[in-house]
Amino acid sequence: MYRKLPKELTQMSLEQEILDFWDRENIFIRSLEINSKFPRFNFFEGPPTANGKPGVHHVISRTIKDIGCRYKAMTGYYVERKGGWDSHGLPVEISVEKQLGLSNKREILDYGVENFNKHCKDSVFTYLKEWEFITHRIGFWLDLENAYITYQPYYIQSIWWIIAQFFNAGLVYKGHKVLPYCARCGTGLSDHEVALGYQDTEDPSIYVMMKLRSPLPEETEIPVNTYFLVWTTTPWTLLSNLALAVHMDYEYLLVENDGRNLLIVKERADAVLGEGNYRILRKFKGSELKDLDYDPLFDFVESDKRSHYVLLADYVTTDDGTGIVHIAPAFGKEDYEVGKRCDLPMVQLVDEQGNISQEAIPFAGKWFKDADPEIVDDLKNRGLVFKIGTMVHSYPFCWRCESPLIQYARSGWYIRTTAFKDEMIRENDRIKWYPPQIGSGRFGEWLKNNVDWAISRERFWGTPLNIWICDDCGKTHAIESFAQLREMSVEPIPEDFNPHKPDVDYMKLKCPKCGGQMTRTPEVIDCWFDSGSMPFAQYGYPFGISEEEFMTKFPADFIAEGVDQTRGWFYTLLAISTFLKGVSSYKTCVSIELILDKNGRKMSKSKDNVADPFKVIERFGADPLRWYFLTTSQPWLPTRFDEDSVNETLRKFFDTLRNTYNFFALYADIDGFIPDGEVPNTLDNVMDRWLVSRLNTLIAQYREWMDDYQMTRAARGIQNFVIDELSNWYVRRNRRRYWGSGLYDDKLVAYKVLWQALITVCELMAPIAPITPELIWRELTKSGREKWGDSVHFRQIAKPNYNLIDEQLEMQMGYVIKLVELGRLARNIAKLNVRQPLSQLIGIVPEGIELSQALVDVVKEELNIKSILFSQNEKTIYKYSAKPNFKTLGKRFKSEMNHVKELIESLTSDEVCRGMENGDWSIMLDDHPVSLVEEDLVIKVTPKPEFTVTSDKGITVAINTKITPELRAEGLARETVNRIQNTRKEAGLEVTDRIELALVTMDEELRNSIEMHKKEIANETLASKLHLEPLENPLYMREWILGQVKLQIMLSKIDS
RNA sequence: GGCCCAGUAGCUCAGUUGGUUAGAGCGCAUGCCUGAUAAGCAUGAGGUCGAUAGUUCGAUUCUAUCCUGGGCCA
Repeated sequence: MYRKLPKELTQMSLEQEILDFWDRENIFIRSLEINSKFPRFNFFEGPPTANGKPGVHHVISRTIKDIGCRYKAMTGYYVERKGGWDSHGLPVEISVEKQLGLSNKREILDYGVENFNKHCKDSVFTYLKEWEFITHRIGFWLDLENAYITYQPYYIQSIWWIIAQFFNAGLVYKGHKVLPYCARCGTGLSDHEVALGYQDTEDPSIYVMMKLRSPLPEETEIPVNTYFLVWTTTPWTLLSNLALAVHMDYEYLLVENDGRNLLIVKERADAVLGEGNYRILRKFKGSELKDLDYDPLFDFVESDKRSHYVLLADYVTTDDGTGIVHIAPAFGKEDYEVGKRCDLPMVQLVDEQGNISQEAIPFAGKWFKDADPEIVDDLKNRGLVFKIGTMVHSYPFCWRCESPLIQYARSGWYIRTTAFKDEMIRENDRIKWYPPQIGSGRFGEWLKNNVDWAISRERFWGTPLNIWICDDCGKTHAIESFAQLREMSVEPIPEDFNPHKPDVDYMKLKCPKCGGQMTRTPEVIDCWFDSGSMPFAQYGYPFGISEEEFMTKFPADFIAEGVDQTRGWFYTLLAISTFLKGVSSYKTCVSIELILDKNGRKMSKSKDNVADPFKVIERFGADPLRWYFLTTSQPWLPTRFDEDSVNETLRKFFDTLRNTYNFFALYADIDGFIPDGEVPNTLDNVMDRWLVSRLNTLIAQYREWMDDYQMTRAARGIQNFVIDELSNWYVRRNRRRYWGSGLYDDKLVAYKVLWQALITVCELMAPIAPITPELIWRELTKSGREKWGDSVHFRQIAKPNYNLIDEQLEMQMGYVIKLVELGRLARNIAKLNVRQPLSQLIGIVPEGIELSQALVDVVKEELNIKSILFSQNEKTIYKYSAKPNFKTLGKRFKSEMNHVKELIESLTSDEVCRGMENGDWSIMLDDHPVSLVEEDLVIKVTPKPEFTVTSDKGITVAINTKITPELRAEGLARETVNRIQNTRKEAGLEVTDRIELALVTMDEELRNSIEMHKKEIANETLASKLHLEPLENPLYMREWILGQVKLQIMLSKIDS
């Protein structure tokens, strides 16, 4: 028995049943075993951190990953799918800080690093259950049991080895640089981390005046009341201002404005001062301003070195500001460079925690951002502020804690990635990117501007940076394995030591150079280095795996992650493997765009528009959600997420598929059809040939698309096939073939074809939405479990059989469908429903289109038409008549004109037509033949009265609307059948039940019609006995009105 | 400010190697069909294919500029 899948079986419970089955029968693991004989297809899982709840955007990326892997597994590859978890880094630390009520590094140190890290380790998997649940629930087959975790010792050892390779190649250095710094987290950030946190924000926009204290060029007096006009959006850096910079080539103006003299670049004068609000006193070239001194705004720090004077710098622009740039070497990359070049002193009046230093007395201890208004007020009180406003601009924030970043001079460790930048660019060109512009554009451009990777973080929970420094001679050494650590260690190291802070900090090494004691540098490694190392570290390379085995698992053939990983994981993967192996660690990369809410806005907690995947899945199921994501738009386009559309996917696609299966199951059960998987090579039925052809075309297209990661097209292809072609055309057209009793040949073939189509659809769907097709497939193959196997996921997806593709037929069927549509439209217009048979349809189709009798029969049946005539000749449906053109003929015939008119108007349609063919019409005027040409006549074309005509795209259909008494009788009989069937259903009968039937009416015409078609009616309705008199004790009775006429239907069930 | 993506029906999206009348689903209206039935089919209304200019016999499609939205970067 084929199980029916009724409405009561919700998508939710259907899916649960299969998920349980997979668990119970170990289907995933077994699928791996089955495929182990195939060549490998490598997939790398980009590790998520399980310390946040998975969102709907995680569902799409996990779906894409799953589809990529499943498709390859079903087309001849062994796809190992090792899961992984990211566990280190700031996100974890920050959530623990919150949890413990700590707010900065100092407090963490006071709390104790050991305890702090213990909490971090525990918190990593706060939402592990949710992650495992969603992974499992959406059917993402991922080996979570053997997942790598970046905090595991073997993983860390691998990272150490990698760092040591960089170190030994001379690519690791310690640098003192200005870098983006999060004062709250107390750590510098790498460029790709900074890139994650740009936000539009409102900052003060302040123009300050810095008073000149040396004479202007060619003058000797110090000018009175004269100021440099300087713009900044970071007032707190003014405390540490040490110089001003101008561009040597720009023209600067000394202007009088509101009683004081200001210096400003010419291009900005109108914008800043207001057009006409100033009077130009003098002009200078930037270079002339060099070395002019000015009064410091603040005098917190004394220095021997010269400061507070004008410098020249190329980076000064006239895009905004005043063309005079304030320089605080501690708080800007360029400022720092200039400061070094000009030997400015170092003044850094913000401490590592982001508070104003003690020296800056009135503001000391304030968070740098909070000091802004007070600094501005102070300057304002001293009359040094020209203008205050605010401006919205894009400013970097810490990607996890959301504090504003500052440029801050720090020391840190770097990897000289610029040394192999060209190799990375070359490797990037070899990666197949979806969409391509990510690779060539966003990522490619970024690689061209590659800067060295700042890999150290002054934090706690991370892979400790494995560099030890000799306390005596300063030698540095990068430990490359635990074995080497033990070897060089002063104290013995226990077997199960914890390679984290603070334990590792206590380990001292013996300096190989001077024999002194070496201490580890205190930093941890950027957690992006962890994830970027995963191709190696997930196997503990080079320790836990042989080179040979490793190279079979490297590089990845396919990865897929959110587009925000471009400068994150995509970069770190490329950088590390390009250095170690000279190649990219991935060949194909699908980048997945944002999921927006239904209004096109980014989902965010603050807007309360974040879709909860658990709820969506509970309502509509995981397969519909997956299918929706795939079909709604390409994964690399931003997708608007709309729950209603998921529901629509469920109803339109999944329910249609189930209905189609249910239809098959219903009849296949009755007839006891057992599939053998064979479809005859020659099919008599044109619908069968067509469906098989379409099916093979679909397989061919599907494979082509999926091979090219055009998953959206593939899914849409399946969907259109199932809904339009399989369900609404093939099954609907063929229903009758399944109705008769007995398993005769034609019916057997019909079952085979439908079975094959359903099986194939399940196989094609399986990678995309794996659960539902598993259930249907298993039902379809139930009778041959041994032969077919336990799961659709053990199957290899069919290859197209090109011999079965008949493009001619597919095209012709296109015409059939079009003819049917036009026929229905014509019936609509003529207000003739389909149950009323009609005598004739005339179709006018383009030349060269020939339809076989079988296809013509399809049109006939579908439209309930007795005969169809094809014609290139419009004469058959149109009537032509002619009228005289008085303009030309009037002059010619003068008084005879009236007679001529009569003659012309009396021309038959055929005569007019003949004239149209040879361009000559002749009439007999009083025995004289008179010849007329085209311009003498006005020809009118009208459909013949018995036709209703419709046309579209070069096809014209005319139906003959004349209804003869015979046709009418037949129509009435069909109406009667329809009412009987409805009655049967109301009475709750099975479609196979036989009945005794009585049809009672007072209307003579209806009664005669029934009498005339008694046999057909009885046949159609499985009536063993048909009476025209009332039954004694009917099981069910119902009165219907046909048009104006009453019909009483009574029926009883007959036990067979 | 630079780069990338998108802009097609009320909404979500197809499509166009440049070619007669630009499509689907949803929603709305009307009709039909129903032995798959909480489905299905057809029809209708609804489009300056973001704007302008250019190339061309012909542009929604190619080119340029601009506008709007999104992303990335400065």
